Amino acid sequence: MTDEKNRYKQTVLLPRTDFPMKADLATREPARRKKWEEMKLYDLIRAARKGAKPWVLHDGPPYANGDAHTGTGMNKILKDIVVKFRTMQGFDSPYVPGWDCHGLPIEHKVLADLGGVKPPNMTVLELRQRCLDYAHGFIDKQRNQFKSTGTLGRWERPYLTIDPAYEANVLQVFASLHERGYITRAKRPVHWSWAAQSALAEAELEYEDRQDPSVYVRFPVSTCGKECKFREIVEARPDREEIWGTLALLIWTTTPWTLPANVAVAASQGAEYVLVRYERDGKREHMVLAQALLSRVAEKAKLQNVNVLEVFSGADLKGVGYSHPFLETACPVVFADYVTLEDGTGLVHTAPGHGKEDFETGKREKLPVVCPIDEAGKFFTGDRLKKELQLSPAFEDTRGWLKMLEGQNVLKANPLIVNKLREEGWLLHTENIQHSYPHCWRTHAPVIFRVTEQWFVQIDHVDPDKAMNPQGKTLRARLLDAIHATKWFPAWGENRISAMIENRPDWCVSRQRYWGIPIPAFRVKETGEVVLTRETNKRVVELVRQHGSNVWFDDVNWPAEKLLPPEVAAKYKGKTLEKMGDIFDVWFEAGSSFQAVMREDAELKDKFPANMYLEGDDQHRGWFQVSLILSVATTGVSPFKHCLTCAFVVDEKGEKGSKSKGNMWPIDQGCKDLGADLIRYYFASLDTSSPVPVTYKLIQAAGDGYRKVRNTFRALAGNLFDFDPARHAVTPDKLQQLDRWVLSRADALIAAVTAAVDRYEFHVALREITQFCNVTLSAQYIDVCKDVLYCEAADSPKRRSAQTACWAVAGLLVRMLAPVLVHTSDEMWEFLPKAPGDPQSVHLASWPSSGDGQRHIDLDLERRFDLTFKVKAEADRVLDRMRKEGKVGKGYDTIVTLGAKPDLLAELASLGVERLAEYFNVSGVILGDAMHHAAAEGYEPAVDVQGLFVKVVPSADRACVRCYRRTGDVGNSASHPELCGRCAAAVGDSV
RNA sequence: GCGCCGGUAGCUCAGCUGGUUAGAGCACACGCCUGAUAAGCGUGAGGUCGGCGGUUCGAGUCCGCCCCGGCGCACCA
Repeated sequence: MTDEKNRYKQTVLLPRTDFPMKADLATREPARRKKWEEMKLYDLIRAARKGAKPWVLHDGPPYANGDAHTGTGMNKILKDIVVKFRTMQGFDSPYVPGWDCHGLPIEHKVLADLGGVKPPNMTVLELRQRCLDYAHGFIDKQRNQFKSTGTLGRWERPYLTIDPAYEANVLQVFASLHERGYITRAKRPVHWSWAAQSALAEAELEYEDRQDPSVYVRFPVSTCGKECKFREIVEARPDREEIWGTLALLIWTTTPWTLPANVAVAASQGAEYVLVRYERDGKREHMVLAQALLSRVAEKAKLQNVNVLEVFSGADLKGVGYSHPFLETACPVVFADYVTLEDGTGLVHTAPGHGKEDFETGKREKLPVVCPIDEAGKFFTGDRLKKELQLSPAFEDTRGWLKMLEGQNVLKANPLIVNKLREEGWLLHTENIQHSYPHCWRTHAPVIFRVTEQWFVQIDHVDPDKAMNPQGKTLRARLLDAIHATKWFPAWGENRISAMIENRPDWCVSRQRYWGIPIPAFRVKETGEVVLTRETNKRVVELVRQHGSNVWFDDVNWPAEKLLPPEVAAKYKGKTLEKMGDIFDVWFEAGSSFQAVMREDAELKDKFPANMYLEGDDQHRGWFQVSLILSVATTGVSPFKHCLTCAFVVDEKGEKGSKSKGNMWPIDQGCKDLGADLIRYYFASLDTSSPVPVTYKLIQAAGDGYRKVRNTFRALAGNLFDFDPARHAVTPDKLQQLDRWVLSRADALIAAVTAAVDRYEFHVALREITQFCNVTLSAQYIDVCKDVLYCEAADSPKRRSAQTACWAVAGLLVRMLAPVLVHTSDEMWEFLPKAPGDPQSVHLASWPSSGDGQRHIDLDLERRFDLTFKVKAEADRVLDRMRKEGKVGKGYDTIVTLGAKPDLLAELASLGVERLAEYFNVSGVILGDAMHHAAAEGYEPAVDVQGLFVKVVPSADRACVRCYRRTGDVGNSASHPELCGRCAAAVGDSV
């Protein structure tokens, strides 16, 4: 028997392939990437798609600092998946990566290495050179890290925001905005980071919890105007003398350091206010506050004998004046509609120098703007302090307030002010409160509001250009139109960014730093006049294009007069023009990439607007928004057609990745340890629109899916060792029905996967593929057609038909996996028999489309196979029980008898009764009649198929030693007495 | 405080416009095979579909309220 087996073993066509089962990604991936570099795969792809319809994903520049960690790595991987998919679809889809190279983080790092501040003997140019070197170092580092993910692109020629050409384009965008009237220079309160010593934009703020003193302060009422209702109310009382003597407005604030800048108290016209008498520390006092807040305040401050003397409307306070409690200036009560009765006292401390709403109120009421804080967040000193506080020169600091404040940091000033207020009796109550407060995103220091003169992009400006803005809409309105015309993935992105645009203030684009692109404005030293014209812009753009933005900082070689066009220089003859010191918000630079890259790069300039921007969803506030603003203002359209966002990566506990927590690792380290393809597979397998947990353990767990796909392919490829599509492929009409069925399923798979990827739902696509590999291929198709592939004669029509299907399925699987498993699929490609004209790399191949070649969807066939496999499951259930009872072993040792209603049996029989045994992996299937078999011995009812009864019995026939089946005709062949008829014929006289 | 998204088997998730016993993969248990073999196949157990109430002949699926998690906006004086 054993000899017989050995005799025939060699005639069985077992799968053969060198495609390894073990992926060994750690060593194979780098080798493959090296190969791609040597063959210049990216260039080959570009050449192959030259002239095709463009589809461009424009890269958002990561910041050239630190490691590329898992989050940035995921971003690059998702981009690469999209680009590879579009490329395979036949689009010309170049990928030009970029880096954001200017800005505070680098400047900070460089300064920190220098001891915190710029050494006095170091020139700005020298400092900038250090920043430049620093940036370049990280570009090289990150480039290698990104490349380790298998991402293809124009890595050797990325775009950098420090390139002179890029810088010139940023200035060009600014010049265009200026020409169109969007730019203004104005004194306004801006978010100011005293730690970074610079203004900040909305996108540079992070809200963090912090504790601040909450103080209730008495502002003594001094004068009341002639027409003042409140005055009449008090005057009408017999105890008016006593009231006037100790009367105060009660205000509330959580920023005591802004009290020196107080110039008014704002009340609500409509609210009810009260005049209250109370006792505190045994003293009787009077105050005014909102009625609704009295009880809370009285309780907090533990006031005694509280008596409401009068109730009146807020409007009655018109004309009331008070004396600043320590600066003794005369200040008015004003009205503002933002005064609410939720917190505080209903009387709002108003400091136009330190608050946006206060500033607006101040503007309306013509209040002075007081801002005694310098750029480092400290009170000015000496006469400067007096001047900024707008005190009269005669003011004598007899109580020591100015002395106390001089040079104090705002936060340190808080307790000092509170203490002195208490000492002097102005403080009614204080406590600490926890609230969230804006912080500088880089230094994490709390931000303050500070009035300064800055450059702004006016969001409500109406562009006069009729061609671009025919309806005369504001930029804000046009931005909202552009947002609506853009497709957002996921869809809620549209609401999110619309809400931001609807509410956002003008964009403060100036920063008071060194490492950036200068705002090209000049100032007349003698008069303070600011000079910024079309001509000066043009000249500076040109010079920066030629020499880089250093011209602005190089006073030796590039004094102001050399940067000025001759006619402007002539106009100001006799006066001194100097370069102003502001640079651009880095967001302005990154936001100009649509111009500097998409509209200028030789390879991309005809492809604007980009088809896609793809970044983390925090970029709604950041890059997407600034890019939209700048593009819509200067070109009239959104710079992107699709906007896809992904969420942050988190650790297993759902916490954001951060270096300090140690839950982040460089992406190249992960690729080395786990395999880039496995990481890519992991990212593609889940919904990246909600937070993505990333740990080694989770990614390793995804290896199960990866291995299944790999092994399924290996099985297909292994059965194609003697298959040459050109010679052996079977025409569609000659395909066996099982093969037609799998190809029909494959076609449906293509449709589903393509639709999912088109919506950028990679996890849906991958799930479809995994499911297909697990169920359709591994458990159903391959398991069934093994017999044909192994045991039929090599060149038999049945076997060639199966091989044709395996080949087609393997081919489309490999292609559909290519965008995700960039290395593995390319490796698979090498083991796949090629048709004439197939490219050398899968990345040069095209995406499969349904209806290609032999495939077409046959729903009728699918329905019948569905039923067949469903019934097979019923037989398996019975078979399994019998196995556990020790009655049978493998399926081929059994005969299955099915009893059912005639229509069900007819449906089953329609695929061919003789085929059912094959599909069931048993030696025989007999179709009976339910009416007779239902109650008969040995039959049991099916669980999931109504009206079906199943009986499984061991077969009495001999097993063929070659194919193990018991077909009843074993021994019929004289030359092969141990074989069944089929095998005897297949073997012939070969052995 | 306002808004958005999510809460379905131990884990990761599917469940479209409401319709028969809620699915898949992994993990687990039990078997088979040893001709995909550091593979393959089969069977099984496991879920009050976050909670409560409502609409409906019928709800995981629609509505309301609540709880939990994530995020965004406003955070004000």
